[in-house]
Amino acid sequence: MDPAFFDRPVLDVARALIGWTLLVDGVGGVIVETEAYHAGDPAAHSYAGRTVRNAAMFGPPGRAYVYRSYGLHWCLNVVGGAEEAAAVLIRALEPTDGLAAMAERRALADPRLLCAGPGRLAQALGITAALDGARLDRAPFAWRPPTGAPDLVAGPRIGITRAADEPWRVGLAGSRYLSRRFR
DNA sequence: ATGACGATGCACT
DNA sequence: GTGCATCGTCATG
Repeated sequence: MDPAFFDRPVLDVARALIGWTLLVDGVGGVIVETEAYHAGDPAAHSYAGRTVRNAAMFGPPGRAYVYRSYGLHWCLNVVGGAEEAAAVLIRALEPTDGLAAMAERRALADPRLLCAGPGRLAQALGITAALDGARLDRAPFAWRPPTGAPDLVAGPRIGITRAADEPWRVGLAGSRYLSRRFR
């Protein structure tokens, strides 16, 4: 994965990520759902300025931003965008590699539920704050490009209250591994 | 099928 | 003290 991949408008990054295979220590799958969070977006963690938690969002593109959600879950973002302080939340994968490791971490075997949601995905791939700020072009991360041009769908982002109508959630059309259907 | 709610950490007012 | 970029379980249609 070339770091220049992330150096373009963040919605383009969110769209371009669909179909890529993301692996962490060899475990992962095909990205089927993402959300874009711009600089200046009231729903973005960077909106109120730089803090200890969101520092990675203000760093260079092509790094991970990992945060804890609702006190329980870890969520993985890719820092990107030509603007500063933007990121793409990785929301769902179609599991392809390391199914046994994912099933063990999640204590669940149904491939439809292993990585269908940002918290589930992070748990299945073993992502924690230890990876916050880490470069995405090095181990433990590895990438495989899409095999074709994926068919995309878009809709409002999930679980937010501000800028809730903006269609900045992107998915792989027809995928059975989404966190929720697109309407 | 859809909806309510509790668990749990921490940034921020 | 409040509010989350969530998930699992339990309840009802």
